[in-house]
Amino acid sequence: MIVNEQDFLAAYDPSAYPATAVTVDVVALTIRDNALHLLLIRRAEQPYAGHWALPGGFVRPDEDLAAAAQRELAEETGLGGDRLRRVHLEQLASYGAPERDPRMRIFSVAHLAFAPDLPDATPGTDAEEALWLPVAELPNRDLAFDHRQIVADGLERARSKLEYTPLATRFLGPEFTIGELRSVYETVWGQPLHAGNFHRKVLSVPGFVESTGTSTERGGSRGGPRARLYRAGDAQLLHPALLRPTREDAVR
Amino acid sequence: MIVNEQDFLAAYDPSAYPATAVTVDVVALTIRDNALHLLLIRRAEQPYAGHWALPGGFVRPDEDLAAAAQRELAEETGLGGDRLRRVHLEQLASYGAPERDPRMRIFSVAHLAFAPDLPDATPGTDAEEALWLPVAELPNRDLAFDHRQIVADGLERARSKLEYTPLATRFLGPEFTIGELRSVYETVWGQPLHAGNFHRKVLSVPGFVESTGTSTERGGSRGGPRARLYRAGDAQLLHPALLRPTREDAVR
DNA sequence: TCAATAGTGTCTTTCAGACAATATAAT
DNA sequence: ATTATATTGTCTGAAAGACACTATTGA
Repeated sequence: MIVNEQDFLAAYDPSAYPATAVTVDVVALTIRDNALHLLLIRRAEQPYAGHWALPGGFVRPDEDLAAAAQRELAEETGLGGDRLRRVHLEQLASYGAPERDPRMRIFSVAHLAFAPDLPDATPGTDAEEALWLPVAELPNRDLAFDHRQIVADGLERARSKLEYTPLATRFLGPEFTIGELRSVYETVWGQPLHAGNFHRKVLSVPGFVESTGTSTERGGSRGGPRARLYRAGDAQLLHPALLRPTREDAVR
Repeated sequence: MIVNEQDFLAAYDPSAYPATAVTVDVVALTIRDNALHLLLIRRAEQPYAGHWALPGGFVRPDEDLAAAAQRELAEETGLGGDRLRRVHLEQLASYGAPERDPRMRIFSVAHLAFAPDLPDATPGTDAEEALWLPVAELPNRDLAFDHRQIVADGLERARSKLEYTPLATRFLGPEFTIGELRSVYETVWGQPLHAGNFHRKVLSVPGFVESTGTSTERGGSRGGPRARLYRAGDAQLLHPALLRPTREDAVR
């Protein structure tokens, strides 16, 4: 029996299907004190009440995925639209193992955010607490649901994205020095880079950074010349890319 | 009022939430007659009955996302486990615009598949028809839902994946010549590559291919020497990568 | 014999990485 | 003065891309 689409939809009963829900979770990264930090909340509600988890929540009926992720991020960072606009937000991956949430079948669409240094986190309505945790301390924390895996995937994606996109600039303010940019790479990749080579390379990639014509007011805290200031350029991809050093040749 | 997790779950009523569903859709690519083909089905059921669409369907209660995608792919390719094991399947992205499906709020987790040359497609239960369509003919087809966007994202991901992974071999049989591998790249990227340079480069990337020690029985159909045969190596990433030629330097 | 293709050689340019040198500014 | 940092220079080796050449085989 073939009916037309209009009749079909009029007779369609969504509640006949097993209850399912979709959430967004956000792996939000920032750099504080030269260390990579991850935004976590302590859950106020069941399940996993009292546990640390990624900020996230149900997608609302009128929202698309990106809007939901943005809203969740805003709630936990306490930031309005202006400062949020400087945060990079992209979809990471979706997670849907049948038992990943004890309530019912809940799929999570994880997102990844790169934020400049922000004020301390302020818990939203469904959180008791919110903080920026140094990722180095992650091994000591239990995370709710499958959030440990999501964080691991997000960190790997972040490290990889610095290679071929200019998103490292999203961890910085609107103007920055090459040294500060290098510090972002060193922090995310967890290894020191050669200052001279890095400097020359960044300037050689078209559209990565553009000069502001100005310099810092002072040199480094322990001496050194004033550094020139740059802002993010208009490139969406780095070409040639900045590859991570010595990641064991060809991962087998 | 804080309750413990057990009590909370006992009282939890999933049906109190708006009806939501999650589907998987698969962008399945293969190469036939030196042209990139996409697996499409003609929908037997409403909505969009009679329209062409990606193979896909609801995730079942006991399935995770990858299993659902694999099942949907199996249904439309008519392949059993053995041949399916040679197909590469990965998660692509999720789509959740509020009005993307007229029935109710339906999120789709799209997947991307690279298949060797397979028999003609056989429609599953929810399809009137199934076929491998040359992607060059896509502009002439209407696709259901937001599947045009999903296909575009899948094609771009595929082109990009050939650069830094050895997945091009997944479009070929267990043994192949360097010329056949080059043909995959030329087909997916849509541009000719220099045979000599490609040859040397593929052999120089550790773990990309390994020699079988044998050669083809015959040369090319219009002459030429017999080519040596190779199989896929154990590398997961190509280092150095095979970059697409002249993609306008730094996409702005 | 002719044409097509496999595979190799060579050269130039670009880029990555090591290392060094110079200049500037804070303490 | 000393020290740290920014910036530039130089060199080596890897890799990309252009071009040329030889060898092999089907028609």
